[in-house]
This record gives sequence, C-alpha cells and structure tokens, in this order.
Amino acid sequence: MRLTDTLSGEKKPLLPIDPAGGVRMYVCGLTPYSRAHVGHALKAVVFDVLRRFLEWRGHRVRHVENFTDIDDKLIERANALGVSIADLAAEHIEDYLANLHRLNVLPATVYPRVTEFIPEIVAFIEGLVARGHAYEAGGDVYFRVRSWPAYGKLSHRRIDELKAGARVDPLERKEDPLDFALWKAAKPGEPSWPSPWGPGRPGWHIECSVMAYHTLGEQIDIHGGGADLIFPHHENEIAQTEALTGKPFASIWVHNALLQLSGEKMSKSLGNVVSIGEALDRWGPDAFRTFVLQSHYRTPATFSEEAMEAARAGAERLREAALAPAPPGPPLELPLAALRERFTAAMEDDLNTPRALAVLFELARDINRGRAEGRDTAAAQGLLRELAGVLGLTLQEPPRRRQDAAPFIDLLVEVRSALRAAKQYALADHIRARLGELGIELQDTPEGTTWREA
RNA sequence: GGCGCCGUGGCCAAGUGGCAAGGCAGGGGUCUGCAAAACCCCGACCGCCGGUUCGAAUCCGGCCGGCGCCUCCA
Repeated sequence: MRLTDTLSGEKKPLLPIDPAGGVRMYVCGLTPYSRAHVGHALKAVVFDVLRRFLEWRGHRVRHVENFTDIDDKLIERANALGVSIADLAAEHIEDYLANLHRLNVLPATVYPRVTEFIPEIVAFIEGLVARGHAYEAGGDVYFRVRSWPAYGKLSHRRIDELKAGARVDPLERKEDPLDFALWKAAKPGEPSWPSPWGPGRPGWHIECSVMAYHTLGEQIDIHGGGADLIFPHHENEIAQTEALTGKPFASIWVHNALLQLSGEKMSKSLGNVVSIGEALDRWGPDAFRTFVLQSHYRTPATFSEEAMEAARAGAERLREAALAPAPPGPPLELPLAALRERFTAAMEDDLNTPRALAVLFELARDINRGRAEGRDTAAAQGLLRELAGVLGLTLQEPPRRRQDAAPFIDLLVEVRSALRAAKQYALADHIRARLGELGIELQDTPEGTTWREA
C-alpha cells in the first residue's frame, strides 16, 4: 500500500524493512495528565484501521504506542490536585485504554511508559554527548541542533527561520536558543532519577526516540501521530535518533489531521474538548468510527452533533444490512470479488477510508435490494461483515441509554402487538405515537415488532 | 512574517485531465391496516478571474475566503 509521508511530502509504498518480522509501527500516545478527548480517539481509530488493514492483508504488525508518564504538565497537575504523579497518570491511562476498548480499537502490541525506560534514556543521551550532539549545562543536557545539519527536514523549516521564534528561557543555559532539553536537572520537590549529570528527569522528546529504539529497533517502518506533533516533537525525535544511529529513523511518517470543533481545533489548551466517554455514551462506537472514516485522515474533520447523528444513521444502515436474516431463496449474484478489490484498492491508496466505506454502502444497498427480492444474501452479507471488520466496526446495536426502562417498553410493545392482532389499531397507534414522543421508535416487521431509541 | 492545508449539491465528503463516488437530510413513488425500515426515482458543473489543453473540479498564475503549525497539545 502507499501512504503519504510527511518527510518527503509524497505517497510512498510501504516496504517493510524486515517483512518476516512484520511492519514496525510506532504511534505517539499521550501525556496522561488529563482525560482523553475525541481528538485522541480519532487518532487511535485512524491507526487502528491502518493496523487492521495491514493485518488483513497478511502482514504481521508490531504496534507500539507510548505513554509519557513524566513531564511538566503531569507534575504541575498532580501538585495542584494533591495526588501522586503515578496515580494521576495511572488513572488517565486506565481511562484512555478503557475507552479504546469500547471503541473497538485493538490493543497495541506494547504500551511502553517513560518511567520504565530511564536507564535506557540515560544511555541514549550519553551516546549523543559522546558524539558531540549533546552537552551538559548546569545539570541539564541539551541537544546541539547546529550539530545536526538536517534539522528541520520533517517540518520543512530552515534553522534560520526557526531562530526568530525560538523560545528563550533565561534560566536555561543553552548554547543556542534552538537547542532543546534531553535531560532536565531536578528542581526541589520534583521526582528525579540518578544520572551522570546529577538527579533529573527526561526532557519531552527523548522518550519516544528511546522507546522506539528499544521496542522496535533502530529503524522503523511507520512513525505516526497527530499533525500537531510534526514540530517540534517529531522533528526532534528524528534529530536525536539519526544523530545517534546515522541511519534513517522511519521509512514513512504518517500524520492525521486534527479534529476540529466548531471551526477551531480541539485542544486541551483551548478547553473545547469532548471526552471520548461522552461521545461513546451518546452515539456508540460504530457511529464514532464511521464519523472518523467518512473523511480522509489527512483532512480535518469537524466534530458536531449533526455530523455524529449522520454517522450514526449510516452505521445503523450498515449494521442492519449486514445482520438482517437472509431469505431462503435463490442466491443473490453479486460481483463480490470486484467489490472486495475496490475496497482494497481504496485502502491501499493512502488509506482512503471514505472510498472504502462507499463500497460498503453500495454493498449494503445491494443486499437490501436482494432481500426485498427474496434472494439468499448470505454470501454478500459475509463480505460486508468481513470488510466492516477491517474498518473495526462492531456491527452491534449501540448500547441502550435507558436500560432500566427496557422491560417496560417491551411490555408496551407486547400489549400493542396483541391490540394489532385484534385489529384495535387506534389504540395500537396511540401507544406507538406516545412512545415516539418519549424517544422510542417502533418498527413492525413480519418477524415481530422491534424498538430503538431515537 | 515563514511553512503547510482547505474552499465540490441543504449538511458532510470522495474524486487530481475525458460525461461529478458515498453518507445524512429533503421531495415524489412502491411496500405496509397506518407508520417505520427497505427499495425505486429526483438534485451540484465543482470559491472567483485568467491561462495551458481537442478536453480541467482535476495542471499553471493571480485574487477572495477559512484553517493548522511556527509555544504545551493526538
């Protein structure tokens, strides 16, 4: 398949460095200092679909997603709340993973955490110092950007352009304003680990270089994350890793566009976030995945109630087509191989999920038509379920929000069915209308009456 | 200011040189006791201007409008 590579700006064929060992994919996770929002969920779904597709095509995938469980924000937040950093991080990691599970995102092969890799980080930094790419200053260690001429190649910036906007902190003893911290000397009351430069903790970017190195190796196939990480995070990662190994770090850099919320990006700093849990409670996993997949991962999608409603209706349509009982008639003839091929071609072309989804919707329409004609649609439904699975759709009924009301609704439906059987339509319709006002939609089918929440 | 992205029917969104996918919503039908679901039918000439070409939504130039990154952020 081909994927757009941020570094070269081109669609590049995915050619695993070590095909037998599988595709090595490192996706930047999050810093667990607050509750994960739907933007994180979008990223998770995008890379989950990439991973599922690769596996469906017969690749083994080694998928690593990290947690940066020590950093400034985490320290600040933990102090403000009066809890330990470890507890705060654990709470948010747990919440995130639980939400991913609800979203039907396959667990990564490994979820490394920074605090588990301190010795490796120290060793990595020592290697950089030894090669002249880093230097110690007052207990801090900085990466010497000027020693790495290729700096800026990922984000397509030149060092001189960056210099103007570089942040200058008088407390730091950098040789150059562009240099960034690999190791930060401990301040009073901060957690720290021993190092050749005295007690301290890792800077923000070094952990990903180190964890990718130790979980996947010197060179990886795919490095991914949100577009906001291109600069400085991934730029710095490349510099650190390539300065040490002298080899290209990742073959393809994949970045998803950021989710928008009413015109602007959703971010913790703007405070305009919707938590994953809220969205899942309200619309369910398939609606969210359909929402994400209906636009290309590199085009910013805007989260809104209307968009989620539309996605929910679409997902429901797929579910019903995939699961409706097949009539016992003559088999429905469809060009299943060609449909499968169109789906595959769309996915191989830079993970074009909107086009892939369109194939599923066409398949759903064909199945529904076949069913209306009394044909046996089992084979087509099997394909629809298979392809929906590649996109990670659960095809399950969204959870009922009013679980406790269900038995009473069932009872009303039962009574109404008896009234209909007795042709007492006025009363039966009254029950249906009243339930409708309460947000319960009834559907009479030859097999009986079903209901769902509107 | 620098780097980059986007502007396609009411809403969302594919398409990057040859008669504009798909979803949602809407209208008209079929089916249904009536509904719902499902199925059938209906809707855009692609921000504006100019250029290249036999031919452009698709390439080039300019303009207008929206957005992201350049600072912690998926």
